[in-house]
Amino acid sequence: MTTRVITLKELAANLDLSITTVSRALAGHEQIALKTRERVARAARQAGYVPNTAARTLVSGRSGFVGLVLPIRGPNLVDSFLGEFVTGLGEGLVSHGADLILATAALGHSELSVLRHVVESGRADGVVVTRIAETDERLAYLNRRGFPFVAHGRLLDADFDYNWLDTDGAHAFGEAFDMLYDLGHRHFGLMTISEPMTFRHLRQDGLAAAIARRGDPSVRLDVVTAPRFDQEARIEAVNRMLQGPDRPTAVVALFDELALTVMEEAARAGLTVPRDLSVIGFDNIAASAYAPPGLTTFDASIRQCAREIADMLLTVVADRPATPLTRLVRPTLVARASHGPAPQTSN
Amino acid sequence: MTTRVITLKELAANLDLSITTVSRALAGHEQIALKTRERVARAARQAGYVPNTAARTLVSGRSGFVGLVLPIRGPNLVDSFLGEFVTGLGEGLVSHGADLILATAALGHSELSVLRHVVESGRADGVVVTRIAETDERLAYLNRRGFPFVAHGRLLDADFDYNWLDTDGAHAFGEAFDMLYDLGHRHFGLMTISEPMTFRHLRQDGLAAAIARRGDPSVRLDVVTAPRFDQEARIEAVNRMLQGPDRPTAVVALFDELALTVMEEAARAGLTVPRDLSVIGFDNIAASAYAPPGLTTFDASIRQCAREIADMLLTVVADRPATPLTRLVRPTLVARASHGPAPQTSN
DNA sequence: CGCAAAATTTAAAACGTTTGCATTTTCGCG
DNA sequence: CGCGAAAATGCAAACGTTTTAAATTTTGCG
Repeated sequence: MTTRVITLKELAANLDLSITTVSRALAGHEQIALKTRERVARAARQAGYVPNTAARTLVSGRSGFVGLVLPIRGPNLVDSFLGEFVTGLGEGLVSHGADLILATAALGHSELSVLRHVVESGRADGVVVTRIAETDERLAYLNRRGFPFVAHGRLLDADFDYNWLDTDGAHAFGEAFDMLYDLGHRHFGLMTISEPMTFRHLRQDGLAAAIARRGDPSVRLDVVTAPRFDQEARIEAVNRMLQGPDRPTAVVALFDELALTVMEEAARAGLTVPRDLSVIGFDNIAASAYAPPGLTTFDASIRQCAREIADMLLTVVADRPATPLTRLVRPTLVARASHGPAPQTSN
Repeated sequence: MTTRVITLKELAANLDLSITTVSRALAGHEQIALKTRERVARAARQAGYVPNTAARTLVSGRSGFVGLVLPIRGPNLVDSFLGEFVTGLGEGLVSHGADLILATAALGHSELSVLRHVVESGRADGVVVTRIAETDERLAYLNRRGFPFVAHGRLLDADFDYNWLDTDGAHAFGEAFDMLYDLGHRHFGLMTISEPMTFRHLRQDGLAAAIARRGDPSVRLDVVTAPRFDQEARIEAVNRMLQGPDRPTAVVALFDELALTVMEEAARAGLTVPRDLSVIGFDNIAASAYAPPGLTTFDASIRQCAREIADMLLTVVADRPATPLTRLVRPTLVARASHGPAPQTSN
């Protein structure tokens, strides 16, 4: 047992050919006689030959890997995003014969330093960057280095070009507003977060733009900010929005987790969704379907997006296109039961 | 811009030292003068030197990677498991300076062939295997090869030793039975799956053992099997269990997704949980907290388990212990509101 | 049958690192 | 001041592959 791994040299010796010929034959070079190519292929298959990745990477300069740095996350933070994203990336990569490297940022090291390490150790041919922050050192670094990457998300104002795929949160939040406005709502709440991520601006701006487009001065918008990862503070913030008689009749939350908290707290405060309060989220996480009465939200199809990101990245790695690849994906409304007409007793 | 990556040779030239000395200095060898070690370390840090992974792997035979093969999954299958598992693995690995490789099985290729490729290309020093099937070729292969691995889950009967970490589903299902029995239930239902995974046996056997331990001949158990990934067939199976007057008063489901379907279908059939029917799940996925009235289930702390698996695997890789590492983790009951006393009108 | 051209195969270098062994330098001591 | 041992450094091979340039064999044709 414990059969050793066979190398090209051994395979060549068995076939009474040179290493060069065997290597070329396996690569399918025309210059090797067809008969030889077939003979080599058969022997390789039969011997279960698999080329050594390290050796191949060393000489070719290509690792066949794409890197993703896992953001550091709190101890019991469940992240419905990661699983889907990674699955999608995997699907996109495998069709090109590439694989994924997941590098975790340790507690001491910044995400940037881990990224640098991945890039400069030559482990990956390209990287995917998620959760874009307002001033994101990672993109600046990658751009400076000229290293292939695709961002999932966008910067607000960049002084350089880069490849990105983003979910059109601005459009979705505009759509949410229009729908709620048409249902009679005039007093809106936006639950947002204090973390400096660009998507909070994009979504809020989309909402504001839709309000402006409507040109109705009676429309009001209350914006309440909560820290992203502190459940207690989040609840406190939500209650700040819901408390008092002069509360919004419709709350749009930056993402589903926030929206679910809004629904929970609304229920606790004796409000019935959607009769007393409409709630709309974003992301369509699994729990949104189960939380009564069913959260109306937008599906960003993370998995599909991730697959496209993988495709984009592999294109960038292979072709180094002169103009950046960009793609804005429109999320689809998932209309469940958490939104409805504005309450009659206008406040 | 686009600064090239610095190599050991360049670093050595800058320092007017040989490659050997620089390499040893960075590795902290005692035989290199302390003064030199410090000088080299400073220069390396300043130059941002990062050793090339491929070269290092090639010569040392260690890649510093751990592999995980992503199971092929259906198009819109949301898998709450993966994100947590990967996060936990990352946490466990990073403390040892290792990283994770995620290889996806393409549609044509079997999971085994991808695993073989990962192993034999030398990409990984060890692998993690999840979702153990009744006859699992992967474990047999890895064992045959003598390649380091840790299984998440167990075989039912293996003719070889291997390292594993498993969640004690048998214990949990026994605990569920005891709790329900003490609440007066005598007629039980078990929703299980048709997929040949070992955990379905372990859990069902745990339930059966608890029933046997109790020694009450009036206890009845209906077992209904559903295909794992076919939502329609699953609903049909659940209704088979719930239909008719002679239905169980308590249903234990193999995992939360099934339990949630039971709760949904129960509601649709006009049954109130837990008044008419107690339901208990397993896994504690996020949706279980939201699905009314809140699913009682068991938390397997996937993330923590994954972290331990990473630790175990790195130990195996480094020390090749003679006796296998095994660990049975007891899941904790998360008592929500989906279980209660048996209905008075016994059927 | 001879010779050029085409077809096929091969030798050797290179990728960047680690490491066994050899060499040089340093330093204490007589 | 010289010698020898200890300390410090360097040379060169090796890891398994790809690829450039060159060598060898075969083929075709007069």
